[in-house]
Amino acid sequence: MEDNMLNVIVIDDHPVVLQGFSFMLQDIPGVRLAETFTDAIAALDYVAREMVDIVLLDINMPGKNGIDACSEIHQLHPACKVIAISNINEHSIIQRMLQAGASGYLLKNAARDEVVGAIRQVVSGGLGLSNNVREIIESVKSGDLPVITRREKEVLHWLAKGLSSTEIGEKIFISPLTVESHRRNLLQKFKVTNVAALIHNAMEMKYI
Amino acid sequence: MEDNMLNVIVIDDHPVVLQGFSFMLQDIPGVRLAETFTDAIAALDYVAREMVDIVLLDINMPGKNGIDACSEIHQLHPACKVIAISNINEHSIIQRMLQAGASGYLLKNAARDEVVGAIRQVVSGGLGLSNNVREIIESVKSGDLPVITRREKEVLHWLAKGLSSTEIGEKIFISPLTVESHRRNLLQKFKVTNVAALIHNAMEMKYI
DNA sequence: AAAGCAATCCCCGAAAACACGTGTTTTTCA
DNA sequence: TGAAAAACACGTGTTTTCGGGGATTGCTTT
Repeated sequence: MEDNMLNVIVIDDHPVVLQGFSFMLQDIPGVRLAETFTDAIAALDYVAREMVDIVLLDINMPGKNGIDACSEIHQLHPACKVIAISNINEHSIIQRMLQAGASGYLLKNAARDEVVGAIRQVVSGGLGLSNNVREIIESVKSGDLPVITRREKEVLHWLAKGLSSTEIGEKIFISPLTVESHRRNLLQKFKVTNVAALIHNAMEMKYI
Repeated sequence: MEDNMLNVIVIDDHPVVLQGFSFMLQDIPGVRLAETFTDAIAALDYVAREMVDIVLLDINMPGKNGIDACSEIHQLHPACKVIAISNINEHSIIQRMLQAGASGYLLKNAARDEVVGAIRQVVSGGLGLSNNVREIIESVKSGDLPVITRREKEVLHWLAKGLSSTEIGEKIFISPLTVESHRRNLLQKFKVTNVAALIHNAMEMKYI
């Protein structure tokens, strides 16, 4: 393995996708597909042991959160670049992945050229984004992702379940008045005027 | 083409997935992967012209709804079996696809054996379901998918946007009191007690 | 030690949501 | 085609949210 090929691994719980990438990445000069994983845990283990240059990492996996997995890889092995692969083209998610240390973000409908382009970008220290993603990023500059507290998240969760302020208060052992404070803060932070829109936005931004 | 091979086509907007399936389906006796499409429109056109036995159809595609596409294929060519491929394992969606005429439903993380098994099931007139899907179907017998009316759907949509009954009334030119009626019926149909839970469930069931 | 923030609790008035009732059009289909 | 079912519409009370103010405690960060 002591050549100057790039060692690439792919992590995705869909065997179909893995095979697709295997096919895509064969015969690309300078790139070796070292291994594929359907399981994030096993993949992390591998990254810890072996020399890996690029990780193509699916965000949506059962069990393991892609964002967390990305952070962990980054901690284990800072030189190893992570490119997220996902079909979610929401700005909030993209931003979170990049914040978690990803060097790139590809949509799953990316063509071979885009994948290769992203890998090249990433190894030269840049950001590997597929075209669609680039547009999204550039169209939104202000990071208007609300930062919510632990308590607010709890309240949000129970609100979505349909509990009233009183009921939530009973559930988490605080006064209903406190719950309404949290609720008010949530409305403010999400820039909405009622819970309906709050739940809607929060779900779209993957807070619920 | 006048042999007894099964002509299979795959429709998915992700090239990766198409390549994955191409790889999976090669060297399977009796199966010929006739064509793949990233575009549902082109695929429908093809189905109208050519002899296709099996369509592997992605549900989540930009532009074209998988459920509608399935119905259309069924109308064009009733003998042609549709197997849905998706990563959504929600009972409601599965049920809708089957109602729309699909003969099978595979999760995208299905292994090669499951895919082949589903195809065999379907050609022999059965239901081709991957294991996970089968469990979901069997665990839920009562079709508790609310059937909502045009008006209710409209109201639901604006509720999610955060409009009040009065505002919705102005939007769709009915009395706020009527809006509240629709809202009431929505709450009943979704078996919830307030809009927060309504939005939450409706979004999970893909009504929004 | 002081500033900053999260979390808790409090009040109040206006507005909205919710529960229950009822009548009138469309659709459906036996 | 005519009855039954469903969709749509409006009205009256009661409960809950929402927005605007607060205040106190405790923990971190500087």
